[in-house]
Amino acid sequence: MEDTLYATYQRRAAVIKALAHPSRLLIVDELSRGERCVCELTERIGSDISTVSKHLSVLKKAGIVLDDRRGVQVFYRLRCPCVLRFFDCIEAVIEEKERAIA
Amino acid sequence: MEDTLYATYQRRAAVIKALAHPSRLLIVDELSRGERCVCELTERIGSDISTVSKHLSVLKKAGIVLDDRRGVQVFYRLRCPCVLRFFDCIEAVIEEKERAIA
DNA sequence: GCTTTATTTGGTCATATTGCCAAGTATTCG
DNA sequence: CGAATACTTGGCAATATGACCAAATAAAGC
Repeated sequence: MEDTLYATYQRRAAVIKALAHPSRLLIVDELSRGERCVCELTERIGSDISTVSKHLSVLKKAGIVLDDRRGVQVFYRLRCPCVLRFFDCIEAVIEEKERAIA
Repeated sequence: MEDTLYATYQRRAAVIKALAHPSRLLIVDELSRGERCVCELTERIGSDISTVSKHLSVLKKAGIVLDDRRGVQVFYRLRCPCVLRFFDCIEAVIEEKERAIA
């Protein structure tokens, strides 16, 4: 197995992994409508603010979101709206799967 | 938090999670060029065949691949080639990230 | 029926993820 | 400076994931 080839898959997997959580998908969806501060997202998600903050740091580390502190608040936004095309791909898989069951 | 809304994100996360592993991405990439039996994939990946088999069952459970036993071998193929559009989205995120560093 | 080849499944161990609470940091305002 | 607000980080317990080996299954051929 070529080392560099596998490294490519690892890099991709890291990004995908960052998206592989319902709360983080909710965050991305929410941010697709504009920037939001942590407390807005926390209210939306319903878990502890520390949990949300950690989810955001996962997304940030993966290069999916950017943060911007303005005063006491920290606003997050999508780094690259292209992640949204993602949802379409995923939904297509889900629909295909459901069609097979029906 | 609406229950049904969150359920949507959970369903999506389940599919994304199934893709969030370098070996499974390699499998998907390989299957994009046609069906493959487990031993072909195993050779490509380089881990134990039981490990590869488990990766395949993860992909199957998520609705990403289909299997077809022919004789002693089991051939896998992509259920929906749309997952491939995925890679483009991911690469775009990675490039965006690297551009920022440079 | 027994053997061989291909694959799946069960068990186990190491490691990673997730969520909450508590404590720490940053910024604003009085 | 001290208090309040917004957020992050550390720690910990519960759970999930991933890899291997060994054992079980499935189909083919003798």
